[in-house]
Amino acid sequence: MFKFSKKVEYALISLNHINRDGSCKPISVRQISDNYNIPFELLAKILQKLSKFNILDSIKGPKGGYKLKPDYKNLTLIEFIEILEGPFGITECLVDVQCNQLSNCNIINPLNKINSKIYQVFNDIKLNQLT
Amino acid sequence: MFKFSKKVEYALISLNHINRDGSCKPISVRQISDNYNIPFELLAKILQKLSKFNILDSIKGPKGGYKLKPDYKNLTLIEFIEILEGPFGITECLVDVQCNQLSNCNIINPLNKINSKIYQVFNDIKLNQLT
DNA sequence: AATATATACGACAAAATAAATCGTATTTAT
DNA sequence: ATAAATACGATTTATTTTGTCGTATATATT
Repeated sequence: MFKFSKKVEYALISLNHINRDGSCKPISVRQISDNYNIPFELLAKILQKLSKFNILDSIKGPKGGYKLKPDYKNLTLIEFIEILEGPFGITECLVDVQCNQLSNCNIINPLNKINSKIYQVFNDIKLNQLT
Repeated sequence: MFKFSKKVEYALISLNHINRDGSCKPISVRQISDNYNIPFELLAKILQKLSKFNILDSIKGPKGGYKLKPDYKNLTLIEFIEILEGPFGITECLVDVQCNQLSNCNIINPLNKINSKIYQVFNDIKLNQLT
């Protein structure tokens, strides 16, 4: 309960790694997956997604890999999480389908407030604070 | 990712329900499980645990059930969550075993800070705010 | 032009976790 | 004595998360 997914962890590690690399050369999936012991295919997909959402630039072919897009740093953590995981919410009913089970739910209001507070935490953090 | 467990939801619904009941009579698992469409056995175990941790008083036998212990309201949400789910942490390495996989983890410091902030949110909420 | 190295991406499989069920024992009001 | 309640360990089922496979495409280098 309330854990970060590996997807998000691997993505953050990757951004951080690319950011710290001074060489201006693209960083390949293989480099990161070897360095941090992350399954290659899994990481590949994550970086593809980040590239699709304009957080990374991809360079194909030999000596290819990924570079950071300059303004990735302004992205909030909540935006980042939602790219990888979909809409945020601490319960299903705050995101998606209405809950059929608990017809007279007595906790939705407080849960909603807690949801906002957690959201706020992630909304107040920008990616540049994580590198 | 980052969802409340059903355990916690069911537990909060139950506390709330018992709290709102004016009758002073014990409330049985069956009453709650019927009312909110929660699996009986599952709910039973949850309430047993709450009783074991002195949040509820259990009364056995016919007309038995559970009553709230008077000072449950001072419990923080984080204490409550940890009773039901074990130690809190947004990553495994902040709770349990050290992570063998990411030998040179580059994100543990920021994750640690985020963890504290989320913890703080739950620590600032007392159960009486949820009823 | 051929080759090797890289990303792109959908489909699938395995593992881990969460949720629900089952069976049996115990307590107690009527 | 009986029925209605909690107590609790063991197991099963469902869901979610994590990881793998196969194939396609792009491109630098030779």
